[in-house]
Amino acid sequence: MSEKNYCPLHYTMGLIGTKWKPLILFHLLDGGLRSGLLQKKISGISNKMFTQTVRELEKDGLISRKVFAVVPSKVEYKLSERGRSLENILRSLDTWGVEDNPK
Amino acid sequence: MSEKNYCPLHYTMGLIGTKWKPLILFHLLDGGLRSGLLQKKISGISNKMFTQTVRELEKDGLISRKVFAVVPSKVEYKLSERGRSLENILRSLDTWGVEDNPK
DNA sequence: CCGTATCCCTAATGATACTG
DNA sequence: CAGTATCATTAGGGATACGG
Repeated sequence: MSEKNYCPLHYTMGLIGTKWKPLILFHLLDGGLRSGLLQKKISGISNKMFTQTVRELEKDGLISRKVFAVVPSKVEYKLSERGRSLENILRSLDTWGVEDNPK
Repeated sequence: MSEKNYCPLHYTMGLIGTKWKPLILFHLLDGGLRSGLLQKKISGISNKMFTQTVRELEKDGLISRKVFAVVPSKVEYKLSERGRSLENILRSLDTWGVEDNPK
């Protein structure tokens, strides 16, 4: 199982290289958001995928999850230190998408 | 079908946000490579996925494909201008993977 | 409000064999 | 050497309904 030519890029993509993860992280760059609001910002994501994705991000220590003991229930997500360290990359990816002009 | 809160990051990830694309692009940063050699550098990729992925990268104008009229056949892939413009991002992703220290 | 649990369907991927 | 074709398997993802 030893991966020849293993490269750190592969490791990074294993953490954030999915359809939804970068978007969620990106929308948290400007500060923490409660669950429902964050989900609404991620257009097109299903409830299932949203929950599943934030769980993985939390497990990998890229975001933190804070539960408030109130009714109705309230949950807030925000970037962890580790997640914050991706800020430059996330903004670069976004900027590239702005500047890129196909055709 | 109008995507609310569409963000350019989404567009970028649509181009390179897969398991193999960033790796292939990354291994072409130091210059063009012939098909077999490139594929060998991408550890774990199946023949099918390799061909499929380089086809998509070519279709999106991120790499170019040059066929040599020789026997045995020879094909070389290299980054296009557009692909080259991702260099900083690709290296950042790689560097992040090096510097990141989980736990 | 937030999240889980099912069911179900399609797309993605690997293995293998074959062609120019 | 480079690539295609086929088959079989799995993983991704949506819809819905339910529970704390």
